[in-house]
Amino acid sequence: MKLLKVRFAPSPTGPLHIGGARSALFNYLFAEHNSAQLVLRIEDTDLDRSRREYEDEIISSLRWLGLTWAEGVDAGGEKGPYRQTERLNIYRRYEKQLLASNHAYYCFCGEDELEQERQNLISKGETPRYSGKCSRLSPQSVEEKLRQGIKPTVRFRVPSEEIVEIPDLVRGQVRFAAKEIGDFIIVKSDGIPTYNFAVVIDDTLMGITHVIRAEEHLSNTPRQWLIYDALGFPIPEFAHISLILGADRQKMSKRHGATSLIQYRETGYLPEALFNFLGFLGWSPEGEEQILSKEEMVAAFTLERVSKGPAVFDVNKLNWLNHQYLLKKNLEDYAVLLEPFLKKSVYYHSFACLTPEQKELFTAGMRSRLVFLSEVEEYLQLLFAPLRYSPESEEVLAQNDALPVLNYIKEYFPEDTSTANVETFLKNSVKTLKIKPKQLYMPLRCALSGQIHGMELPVMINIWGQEEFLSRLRLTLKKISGKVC
RNA sequence: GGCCCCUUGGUCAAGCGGUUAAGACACCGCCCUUUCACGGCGGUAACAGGGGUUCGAGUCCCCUAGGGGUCACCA
Repeated sequence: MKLLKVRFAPSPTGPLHIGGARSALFNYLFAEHNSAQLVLRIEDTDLDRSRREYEDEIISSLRWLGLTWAEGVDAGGEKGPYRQTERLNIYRRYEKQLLASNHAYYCFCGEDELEQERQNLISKGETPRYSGKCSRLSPQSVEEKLRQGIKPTVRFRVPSEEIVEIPDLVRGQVRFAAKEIGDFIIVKSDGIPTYNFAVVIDDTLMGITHVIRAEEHLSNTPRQWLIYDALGFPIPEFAHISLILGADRQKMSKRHGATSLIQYRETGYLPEALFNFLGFLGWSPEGEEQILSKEEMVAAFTLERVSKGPAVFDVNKLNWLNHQYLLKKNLEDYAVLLEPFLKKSVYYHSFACLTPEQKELFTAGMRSRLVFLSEVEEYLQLLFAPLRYSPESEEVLAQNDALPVLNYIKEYFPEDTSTANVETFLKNSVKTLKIKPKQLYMPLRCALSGQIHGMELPVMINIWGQEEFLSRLRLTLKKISGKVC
């Protein structure tokens, strides 16, 4: 069996995007499923925007997501270097080859000039495309301009008659007429290759057999195809996966809120939940199961089941998945996961003063309710911030039966605030007062926390302790009896 | 604007010529319950439109509409 090889090739011009993460994920799933090799290559030919720190950030995001690769910029390998700016001499060789075979030519047009032409064509309602002016330069004038010190770009001479037919593993045959494409730049005037050129050389030299990437690259593929041809390179398989859209059905971008993986990590989503979620965006396994482990997804993944249509990113579903994964954690693991979010909290100091038992009670209480970990802040606030009443809780407290109940509790509240004891006391109070449980718990919850939702009351009371408990209760009592009078 | 891709409920999606058109999220109702959450039960909701092909079309073909991508010395 032929060894398959795929790659993920991000540009270090920003943090890893949801879309990029999904592309990487599909490459990973494909690689693992087919016992193929995954290569991580860094496409940093945009000198202005590429930053080394983004590269590090992208790599750590990919690792966090749970992806692994055995070859690439940080992993080494025989086909390196894996950073395009370190491969410049390689590209130069092929640049010369294309120039010599007349598949490419020097272009001396200035950027302003080109922009001008483009605008002209657009205003005339025509397709903006390079005129091919410099393709007709005589060898003498080329010599002359070079001698003058004008830095040229190198353009690929697009054969006008050709029809490029690309077999795409997810889309089927896709046809492009070469005449729609203008002669495009393959080497910039600073000598750095452009994406379309570098990608062909790298994929070939690195032995990539399957190019799995986002659909936005589909229209670039004929350009690359022509370069493969001109260089006599074997052409890999292509699979263009559809885009991830925001709620407005536009391509995901910054204005859609959180789009980088780091943001999701910081919000307290689990990597396995995100992995699961992203995997199901544009792909689905056989069967009805929605929650699949990495291994299960690897086993089930095939390009045939990748959908053609774009997918809208639905944070509701991510939330549900995250919650499901959080629910599966045991208490110790959960505590470890929660720790950094507690430390980040402005109430961390108060939390740190709790006894180990109280901390555990709190953590256990959080486990079933948090959809994502950073939500813990709300609960800390409930416990440690000064008491404030939500409108809903004001309503509850304004009811006539709230006052006698709260007075009773204040009167008979036990000194021992262990949860078991508080629980018994509250249950007995319900019996003694001959009221429904809700008629006691609700006003009490509101009186203490100012909210109609929250953790189990005995747990909160235990954490507060008798003193804080009474002070909160008195505050509310004062507030509502004042109103009554 | 040219070219290319796409189109099943609000969202993710199953379906690959014959189904009462799955399932999940969200939403609504009921149950459980001190609240929320969890869990259980149930409900609302879809083949973009029009032509063909066929005994039969969500499934195949064409057209229209809508959405998206791309046309850079960005990738």
